[in-house]
Amino acid sequence: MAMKALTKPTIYQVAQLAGVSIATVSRALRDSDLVTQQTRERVLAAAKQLQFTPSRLGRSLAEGRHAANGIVFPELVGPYYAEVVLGYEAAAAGFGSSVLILATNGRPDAEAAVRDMASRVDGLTVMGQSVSDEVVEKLAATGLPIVLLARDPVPGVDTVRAQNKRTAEALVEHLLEHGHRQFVFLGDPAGEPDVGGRYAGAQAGLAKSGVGPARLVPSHGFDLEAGRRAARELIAENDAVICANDELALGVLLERPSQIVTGWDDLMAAQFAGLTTVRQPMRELGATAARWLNRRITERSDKPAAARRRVLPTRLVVRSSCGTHSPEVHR
Amino acid sequence: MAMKALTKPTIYQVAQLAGVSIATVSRALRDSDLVTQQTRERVLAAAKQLQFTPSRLGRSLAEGRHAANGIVFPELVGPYYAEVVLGYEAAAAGFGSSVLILATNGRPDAEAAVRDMASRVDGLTVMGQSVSDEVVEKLAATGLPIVLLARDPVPGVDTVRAQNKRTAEALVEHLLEHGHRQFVFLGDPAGEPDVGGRYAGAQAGLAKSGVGPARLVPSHGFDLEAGRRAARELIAENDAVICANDELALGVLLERPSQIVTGWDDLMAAQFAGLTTVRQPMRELGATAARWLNRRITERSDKPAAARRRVLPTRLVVRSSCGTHSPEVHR
DNA sequence: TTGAAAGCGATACCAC
DNA sequence: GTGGTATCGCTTTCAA
Repeated sequence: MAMKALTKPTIYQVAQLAGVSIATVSRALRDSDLVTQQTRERVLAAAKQLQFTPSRLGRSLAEGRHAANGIVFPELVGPYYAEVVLGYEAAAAGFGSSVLILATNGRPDAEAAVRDMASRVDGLTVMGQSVSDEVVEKLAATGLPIVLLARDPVPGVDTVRAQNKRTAEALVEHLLEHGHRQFVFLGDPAGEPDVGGRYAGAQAGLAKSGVGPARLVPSHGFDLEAGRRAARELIAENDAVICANDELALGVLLERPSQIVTGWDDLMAAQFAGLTTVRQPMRELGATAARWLNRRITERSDKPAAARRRVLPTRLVVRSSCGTHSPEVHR
Repeated sequence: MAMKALTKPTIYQVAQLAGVSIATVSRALRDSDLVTQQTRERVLAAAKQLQFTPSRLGRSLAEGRHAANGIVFPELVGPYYAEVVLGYEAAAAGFGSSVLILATNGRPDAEAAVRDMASRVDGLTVMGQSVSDEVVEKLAATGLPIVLLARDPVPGVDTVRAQNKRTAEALVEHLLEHGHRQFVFLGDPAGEPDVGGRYAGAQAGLAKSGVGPARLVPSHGFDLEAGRRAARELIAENDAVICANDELALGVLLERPSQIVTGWDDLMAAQFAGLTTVRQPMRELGATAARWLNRRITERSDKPAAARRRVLPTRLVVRSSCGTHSPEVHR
């Protein structure tokens, strides 16, 4: 088989080879029924011979849509965010949309990066505190469909979240039943909105029961190492440590295997560490965001639906790290 | 502040508002030095007032490049693949390239999806057995830069992999030192190339030592559940089970906590399950692929470099699931 | 230094 | 049914 052109074939070459106009090629390829079976075959043959694939750029420019959407993360670290993307990608693929990912990750030019992405997609999912409200509002004002994920609502923009506050209260109640009375909250409530909700819930639960508030210990990060550091330096052995997420809690356990501690996310590791935590529907969070975004993108723009909000349920998963429950020890 | 047009401003509106030509706007915005400071300011002001963001489509079409690249997965499941993307995204961002992700995931139209992605990017990273060699070859013949990741090489295409065979041999040797003599390999060697390498290495190690070959137990999947199923139905208590990945091994442990078993990947969960496994440089795999791809994309296409191959080192991580090592029990 | 105009690669309207 | 052509939004010669 002879090596053909190194330069990608365009619709023009196909038209020429098939002896028809580019309009006809376009029709034949998108199987419009305004072409004879015969000409279609000629075109298809020519296209195949040239290994022709229509340029997405030309197509999108002409159609006025990208057929792609993006999801932006605060930081692409840890299994939690990963799971969310999985759900997102699967759902997006379902309605034929490509997906772009972007981790703002403490990048200095985060806003620029997001704007760039905005110019490549039909809609954007913004997860957590990856960019400021101001940026979200500006983007939304553009008319770009946006869905907020695991983040506090912005007026006029759809929001999908997981239950934080209420379940955090339930978590505290459970710890109180164990008899714990000295609490620490490990994490940075001012950073991610999710964390803020968990913190508020924990304190609310404590206040309700008349026990003094939890001592706040900033973690400066949300990974194993941050948890270890805190355990080594900032936490007493008889503290009941409510962590902002599983990774912190697991870090604490690595350093102090018998510390009373709880996490949040229910990572795979949690089940092996015997960590009491809260299960979030991560795949479902991603999938819901993708679906909502698609709705926005395809809805008639002259009469947009009102902003939607949804809080997906989370549930307490009790294991052994909150204290022993029965004669059988899990850890 | 008055609500401006709902329709996105183009370079023409900016030009009109600033009282210059679109050529000048283009120059001013990409800070070419062929514009007076004065006109530049006028243009910038107009652009800001209109909230103008250049269309990526127009830009890319004119420039002849996407400034984006893609990574395609066999299945976007589990923490392992996730970690690889993290490294990939971070590296790609480093040289200003957007990232598209695609999970072929047993999708029936996998090839079409990959081709679609191919038309949206300047280059593609193909991970594992997400598409057939034939498709890779066709894509490569197009002139599209491609990097293979965790996959057997295809002639003329760059490949980045992690060490499988040699480390699998070391793993087997370690198990032999423990005195184990009855082996099972859990996984599907014919599926992912990585798994094939591990299987081959394990059998080679066994053969070398004169012990009979491992019994192959197909797992039909690589997740916790597949591991549990196998443990319940296909594995004897005195088998030493070499698993294709950590998730399988963890599944086995869930079902049979004292089974002799090893994994592969060193997921976070492995360290809490006391799982003996092999550590892969996942971030580094992703980052290397992204860097290599970028090189290919930016190299002079008239004299491309020869296909590169790299095997990143992996290392055995001994914990307790391969048998007790000393008086102190880890599990 | 600036502007006019020619692409880039498709889609789709309007004639024929 | 098909073909001609305007159009999408930008970059980049080529002139002025």
